[in-house]
Amino acid sequence: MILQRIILGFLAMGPLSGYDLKRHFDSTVDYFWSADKAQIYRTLAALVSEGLAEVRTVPGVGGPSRQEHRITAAGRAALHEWLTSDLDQTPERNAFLARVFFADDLSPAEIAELLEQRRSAVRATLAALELVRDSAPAPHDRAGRLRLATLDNGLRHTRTELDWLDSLIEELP
Amino acid sequence: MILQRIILGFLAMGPLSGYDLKRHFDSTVDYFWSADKAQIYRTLAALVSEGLAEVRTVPGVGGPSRQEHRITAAGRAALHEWLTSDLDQTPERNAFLARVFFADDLSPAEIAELLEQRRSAVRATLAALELVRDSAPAPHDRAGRLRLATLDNGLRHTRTELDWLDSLIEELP
DNA sequence: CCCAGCTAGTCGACAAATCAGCTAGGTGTG
DNA sequence: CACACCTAGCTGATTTGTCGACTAGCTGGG
Repeated sequence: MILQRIILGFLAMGPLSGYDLKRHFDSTVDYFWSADKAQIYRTLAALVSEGLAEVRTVPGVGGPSRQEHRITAAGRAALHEWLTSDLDQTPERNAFLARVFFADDLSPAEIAELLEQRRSAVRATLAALELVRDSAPAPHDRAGRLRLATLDNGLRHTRTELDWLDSLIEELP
Repeated sequence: MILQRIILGFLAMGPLSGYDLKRHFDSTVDYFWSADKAQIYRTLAALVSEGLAEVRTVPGVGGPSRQEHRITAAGRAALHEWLTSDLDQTPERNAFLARVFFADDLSPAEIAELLEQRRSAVRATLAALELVRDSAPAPHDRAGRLRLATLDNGLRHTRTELDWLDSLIEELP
């Protein structure tokens, strides 16, 4: 599954604990992938049992000890194989569009409310992404440029969503 | 869950069988929600057991008989309640962006290949959506305008994705 | 008449994701 | 020193979603 590969991707940058991974997901890639911590720990266990990662207990410096996970050669091979395989088709899932699709059940005021709710949520997302972009250092290597590109993707789609909302709100009588 | 509400939305337009629903998902809302047929049938059973829909066996005209599902008053109320409730936050899941994020593991040629694969997939999506838009009749009521708006949303995001890909492919050395 | 193909529905097994709760070490504050 | 809070990890239960196979009725073509 894809979560396994994403975790391998993070481990390829350096050894990490489950806790570290959870923070990575919540802070850096949340706009394109999120993960529950229970699942992160189980996926790490699966990676180890498949020989794609290794664990090492590291005594905690000022805190509990950590289970540090390190990618193995087999893990790197699996990561590379995923990166070069045919694109996984992830099903689109957009609950908001589903609401709009069936929104004729609502009064004009209720529709307006629905769209406004969405607009403020999207504006918040936009502000958050802009903050990430502005506080990120200028990329100095290809890896950094690629990561910045994914952020740019998020920004562009967020702006597209906002534009669409604006024109829909204006168009609707 | 959301699938239940979406199915209620379809049932609100008229009675449907599980088979009908599967075709609706595959043809009209696939670009923002997809569903496995096994799950559609199970969700229909759940709707009936919760009193949100009713079944009726209709002898098939030229074919096997159908289990026609009809929304109940309670079902309409549940649908309306969902449409006016706080926005469900669906986790973003974009496996392609995940690949780009970790793509530094790849050679320039492999990255180019990854982006090209995506570009042709996105172009195909764009063509498919444009076909849907061009073959759809002009909306004559608000319900039609809302459904057309969701299609427009898909088109805009698809174009945004294409633009982003174009600029990334150009930018990368 | 056989078979392919469409309509229609069901089941079991499994994988993935989510939710809630639990243990436990360490730090800093009132 | 009690308490809140952060780090760190784990488990059970449940829900959702996916895959594959299977039954069955009817139609049209070769």
